[in-house]
Amino acid sequence: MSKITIKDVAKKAGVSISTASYAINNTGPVSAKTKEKILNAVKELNYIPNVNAKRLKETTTNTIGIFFNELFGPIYSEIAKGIEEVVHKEGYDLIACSTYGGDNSTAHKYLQSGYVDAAIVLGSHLKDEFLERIAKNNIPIVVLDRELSVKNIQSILIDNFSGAYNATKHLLIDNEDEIYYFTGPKDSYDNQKRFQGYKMALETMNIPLKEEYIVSGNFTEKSGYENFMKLYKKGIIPKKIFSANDEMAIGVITAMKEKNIKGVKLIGFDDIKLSNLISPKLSTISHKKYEMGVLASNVLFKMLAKKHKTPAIPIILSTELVERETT
Amino acid sequence: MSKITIKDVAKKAGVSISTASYAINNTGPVSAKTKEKILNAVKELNYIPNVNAKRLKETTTNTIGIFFNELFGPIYSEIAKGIEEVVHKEGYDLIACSTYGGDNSTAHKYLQSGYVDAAIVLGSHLKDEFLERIAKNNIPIVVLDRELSVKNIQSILIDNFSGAYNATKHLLIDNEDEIYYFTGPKDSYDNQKRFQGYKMALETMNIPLKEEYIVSGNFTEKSGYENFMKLYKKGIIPKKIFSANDEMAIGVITAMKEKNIKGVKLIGFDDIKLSNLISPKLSTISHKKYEMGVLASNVLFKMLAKKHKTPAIPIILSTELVERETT
DNA sequence: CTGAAAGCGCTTACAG
DNA sequence: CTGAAAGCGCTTACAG
Repeated sequence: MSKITIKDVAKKAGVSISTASYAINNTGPVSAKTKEKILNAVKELNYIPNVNAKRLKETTTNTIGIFFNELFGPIYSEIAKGIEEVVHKEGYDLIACSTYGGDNSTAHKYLQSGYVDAAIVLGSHLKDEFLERIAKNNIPIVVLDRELSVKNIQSILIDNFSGAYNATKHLLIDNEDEIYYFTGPKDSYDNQKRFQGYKMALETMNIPLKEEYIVSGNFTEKSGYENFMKLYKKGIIPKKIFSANDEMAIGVITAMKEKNIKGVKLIGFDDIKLSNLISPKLSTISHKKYEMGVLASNVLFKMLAKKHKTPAIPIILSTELVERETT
Repeated sequence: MSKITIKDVAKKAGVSISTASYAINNTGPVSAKTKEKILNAVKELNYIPNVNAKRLKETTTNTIGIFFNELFGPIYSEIAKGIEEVVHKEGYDLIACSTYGGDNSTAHKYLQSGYVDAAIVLGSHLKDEFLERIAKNNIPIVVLDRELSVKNIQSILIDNFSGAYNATKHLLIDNEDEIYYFTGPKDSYDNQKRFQGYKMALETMNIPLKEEYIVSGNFTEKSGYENFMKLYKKGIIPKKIFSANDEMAIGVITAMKEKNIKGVKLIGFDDIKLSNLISPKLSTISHKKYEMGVLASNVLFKMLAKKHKTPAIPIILSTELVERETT
């Protein structure tokens, strides 16, 4: 209950509020003796300063926020690792919030209400216009999966297009052109770009795009599993599948194992850890996640220091085809 | 930049600050016309209320914190999912902070400085005394992997002992008693309890504990892999291994696959998702993680509402042996 | 080295 | 329905 304030501390120590403040924060000259009295009072009363009051004056939070669609997706963890290290090195704090709950989520509220000095945003739940409004209020933002070039916002992207292009090209190597595309959510930027890469690869080879090869999913393992099963129940077993991410591809593998199906060529995207541990090991398009986190936070701190000109063109990170057991 | 305050809004709308506040928060009688003027001013100026100022009066944050050793461990994500849902349903916000960086971590600072109304703590980096001090200041805390019975702190635990006991007992089923124990970190409560269960199972069967069967690890996949390899290089291939968690067991599996070793009986602990996807599928001690998150947050809200008496004895969640392909 | 006082941006009785 | 003013808990020039 208590609500111990600096006033109580000052009173107990028999000094003024300002002196107490100086002593506690080591921010002004206080005699050793007085300081001791004050620090003792702090101890005895178990005084904890009120952050809100502090911040009212400071107007800055010294904290960076990461904002996700969901707290703890499998791919975010490696990016977050990189971010965590840089943010700590810079002496800032880091908090993670999710958009769970829609427009009234913690992510929305915290980003909107000045809880953070800057932000890194993953996922599409926070709308462009929303982010633009925040950025206008001088909160630098790095977005990791959308193109957005306005003041105070920098895009850092994976080269989705080339990755998908190369994956499809690779599947086409034997001139057999039945390649299914298991999609992510329609509104996902990553998914759209990957789809473009897929299409372009077909086009280059003069292969017509077939609607029935496009299977709608949502990036979850479950959707990969179910989509494969749906096909299977219709008597269809694709010869080749390019899955817009690894998680869906893993769902496909699970389904195939269940039905004891072999010989389907499969490539995923992202190279999550699991892909190298599952059996058969998943071939995939790999990109550097930890490094992306490091880069994102470094850019963010440059923006905070006004040493990074925005708007700038997106920074694009390359991808690499990793062949494993499914191709 | 801007720093638009309610004062600016009031001025632009030609009203007093209090009227502006009433209109914005819908908290007092304001004529429709005045209200419109004010709301227009808000729009035009892109006014965002300062939370800190608001909270200064409110003295409460309406947010719950989860505090981890590391942002994004593989096992935490399912617990967090349960927490996230309950916290949102209660109309609270949720932020996640890690103890990365030691005593000066974001977790320490945020917990200490009243950024949250209540906390759920996983991992051992936040010391008992520290948590007790926080709790004394009327911040309810639920701890998920330690026993701590003081006012405002509730322990919720997995039944580590029985889980480990059953795992070991199961490995003993054929009377072959060479069972290695791959440990977690010495200071991990979970590890200690699991080790006790292992010991007790041996004791019951009158099997002496052999020092050379105890292999020190730290719960990471890497340590499981390396420890197995070390043994292998010494010419030792254990007949049976009880690994204190799944991640290390997965390291063991990777090592065995690499060396093409078969027939080692292996049981892990935690039943992380990967364990059911890796090949061979890992037998393990399973416990309900999502439910643990739900329970933890429900208890927390009861504490917040003073409807839960503390100190209370720890709540213990049961475990279950899941046999898969490694036994 | 110490203290009185203004001010951070808001809310909320209270008076009109 | 509207406004002047006190106060939330702190920091920080400024005076002494």
